[in-house]
Amino acid sequence: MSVISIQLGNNLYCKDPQSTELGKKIVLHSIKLISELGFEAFTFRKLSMQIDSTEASIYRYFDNKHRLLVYLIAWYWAWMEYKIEYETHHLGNPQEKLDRIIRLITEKKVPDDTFPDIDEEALNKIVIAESDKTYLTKRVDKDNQNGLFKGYKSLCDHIAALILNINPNFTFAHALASTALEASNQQVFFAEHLPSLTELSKLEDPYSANYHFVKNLIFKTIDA
Amino acid sequence: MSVISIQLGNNLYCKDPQSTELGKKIVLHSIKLISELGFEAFTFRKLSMQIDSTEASIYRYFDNKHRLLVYLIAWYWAWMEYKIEYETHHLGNPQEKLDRIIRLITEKKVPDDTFPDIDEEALNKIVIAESDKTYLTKRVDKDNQNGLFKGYKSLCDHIAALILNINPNFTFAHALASTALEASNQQVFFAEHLPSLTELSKLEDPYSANYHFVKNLIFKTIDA
DNA sequence: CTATAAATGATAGTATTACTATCAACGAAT
DNA sequence: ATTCGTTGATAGTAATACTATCATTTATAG
Repeated sequence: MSVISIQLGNNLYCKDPQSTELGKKIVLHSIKLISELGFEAFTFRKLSMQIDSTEASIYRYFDNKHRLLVYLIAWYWAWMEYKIEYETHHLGNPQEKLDRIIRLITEKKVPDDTFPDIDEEALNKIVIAESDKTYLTKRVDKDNQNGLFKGYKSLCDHIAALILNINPNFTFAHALASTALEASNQQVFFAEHLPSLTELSKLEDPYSANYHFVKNLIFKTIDA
Repeated sequence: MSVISIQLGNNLYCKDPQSTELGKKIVLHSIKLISELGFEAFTFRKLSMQIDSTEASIYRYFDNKHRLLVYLIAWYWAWMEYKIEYETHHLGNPQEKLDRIIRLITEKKVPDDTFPDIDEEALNKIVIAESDKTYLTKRVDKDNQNGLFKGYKSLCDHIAALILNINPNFTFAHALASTALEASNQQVFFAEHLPSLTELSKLEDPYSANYHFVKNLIFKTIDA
């Protein structure tokens, strides 16, 4: 039995949280706490109490809570890439691949037994409500230089390449890919909190509706 | 000569900043400071020093800096609605109206002499970099109940109505409208800070490119 | 089995933030 | 002349976001 783990660039942490028990506890409980409290109300102090440790110990893994958030989001996108690779490598044409990716991105997230230390459902909540905060800061350029957004950019690239495969003349492949990725999460947030901004909450199955919305958005837009 | 001013719901402030000199100074300089420092590093203390006043005085106008941000963003969207009304009421068909709206939303913002107290260019920067933070909080449901997002929702409605006018069978009019609104700002941010997520930065005129991207996105998607 | 290094815990301390409270001073309206 | 509304001045508090130091436990290598 081989153990799969998601390896992340070493700029994403001070000390690799996957390398120790404490590190794993930090990740596990930070997902729980951030999804419950929201990122603003989340503090290392609260986390340290939750895991019976100290602030100082947590600071040895992550410089600050923003870095921890960036790490979690990066883990999420690396996980998505892994799932996409797994579920699309056997597919023949780019249309099918793209369709499958859209399904994976929009579907309801359930616990993935491959990674028992991560609550993927709670992490998805964080991605929906907090991921924009990873780059909406004054540090974005430095963070980008340090490769903190590599995973997301790579996924965007991946989707853009398929789009260009389907229609080589489409000018805005990356723009459409990033728009679709952002929208797929944003619409879920709107459905729950600002329902007049979307139809998703009115339809029987919001996840399926989201899938159809995003699929339609992409395929109609790139059609030559 | 009639003076036009943008009236905002009274839940957006404690005391109307447009009613006093100090209030106007708060708005004027907060736009400057937030656009320079970013919302996280912006504090009432820094603002009070900038305008030679005190924190306590600022708190009489806004409960906290988040409320001030919400106020500024609400002002922006009310201003956009005003401009849209002005520039589209004479147009005949919904296609033309929608096209004009997309142009207004994506075009580079220049100072509007009608409102000398507001630096629209700096405010647009804030909208691009900070506006998602108005609703990405644990308070979003309460804030929404208090009508803080009325302006944005109304604009989204406005666009969705035109979309339905053009294609009454399109299921996701509001979802597409909110996606387009979000994307039009997000793409500008990406172009500047995460350029691999968009083509905008590579093209001669990024604003014009954004206009074509969003226009294409909407019109292709709704086409029956 | 011991020496040594690595990881963690315990504790303390600091500058800043995000407020709240109180009271004095000032100008404008009645 | 009084009173009201606005602002300024000052003070104070709990919490946050760290940083630093040193002791203790745990793992590992010889």
